[in-house]
Amino acid sequence: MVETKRIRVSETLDEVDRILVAGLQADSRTTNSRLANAAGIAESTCVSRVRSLISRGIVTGFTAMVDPKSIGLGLQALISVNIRAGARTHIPAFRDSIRVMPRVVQVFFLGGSEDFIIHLSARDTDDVRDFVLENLSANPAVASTRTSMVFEHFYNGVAPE
Amino acid sequence: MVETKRIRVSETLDEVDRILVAGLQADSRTTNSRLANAAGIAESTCVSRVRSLISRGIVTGFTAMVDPKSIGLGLQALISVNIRAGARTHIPAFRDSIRVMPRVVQVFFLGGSEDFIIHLSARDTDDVRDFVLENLSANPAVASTRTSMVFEHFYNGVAPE
DNA sequence: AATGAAACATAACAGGC
DNA sequence: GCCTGTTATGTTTCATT
Repeated sequence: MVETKRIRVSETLDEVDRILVAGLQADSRTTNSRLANAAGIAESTCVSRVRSLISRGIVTGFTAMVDPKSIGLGLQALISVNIRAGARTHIPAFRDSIRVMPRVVQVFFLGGSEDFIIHLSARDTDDVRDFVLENLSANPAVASTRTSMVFEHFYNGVAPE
Repeated sequence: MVETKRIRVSETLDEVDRILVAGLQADSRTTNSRLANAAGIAESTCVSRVRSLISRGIVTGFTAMVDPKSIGLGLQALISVNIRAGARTHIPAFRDSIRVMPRVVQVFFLGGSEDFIIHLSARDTDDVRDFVLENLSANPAVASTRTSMVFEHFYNGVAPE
């Protein structure tokens, strides 16, 4: 007999969890005591709540935001990439290779008229051109690319309901 | 006599700074002692180095990454927006209003054939449609929108050179 | 699950090198 | 920038509800 496993894809967050998630998103280096205070729970409870959020996969990590301009990466671009119709089987391999290319901040894998959008953070326009030529145009699976300059970029995070 | 001010837009990071930035990006909740250890510097030095990175605007904040699926936002979309040629003066106001709309994870303001790209995290397709109709199509400044579904999304962060 | 208080660990600070 | 001692702060554990 074959059993079917139901994978839980959505957890319900209670009010306390929502406060903790929001607090950690606003400042992941806030102290446990402040978090506990904001949520109106005991510090010990707060520790186990936060651990639970992590182990349930709701909070997946903690990171520092870095201003690219301040480290010599003064230019950001979005690059749309289309894969050749006959080369669609190469998409998974190409995807994995893009992810780890230097200067790649994030990658979106899309359904629709474009296959990927790459968010690049570069030194200057030459740097962008080099990236496109060496990493994209040189690949025979790539049908076309389109580069747009990013004037401004805002990141809000994922707001819990 | 008029003096020209040179604005510093780029700081050079030494090897220690690079290790600290990378360490904080990998896990912003790591302890000061571990960071110091990784960088091979004293803990007291590490504290002042990290503060300096923050005050110089290199590290702009610390955040928690949240899995949208796990909180009921099972669908992500990128929405390209074009503003009407006659309504370009409304771009700044529109930009500010987009930033704070619910479900908006990030926004890119572009030069090129598109004016904005909005990264949305939504409950389902109805949720996406509601967003587009209520927040975009309803705005007379919006000429057109194009919605692509996001199959996968990777975030690497900004790698210091 | 949540709590409070004790025990423990970490970070911040100051003074001297 | 580093070290050390000291204080302040934050975290964890555990018995209890």
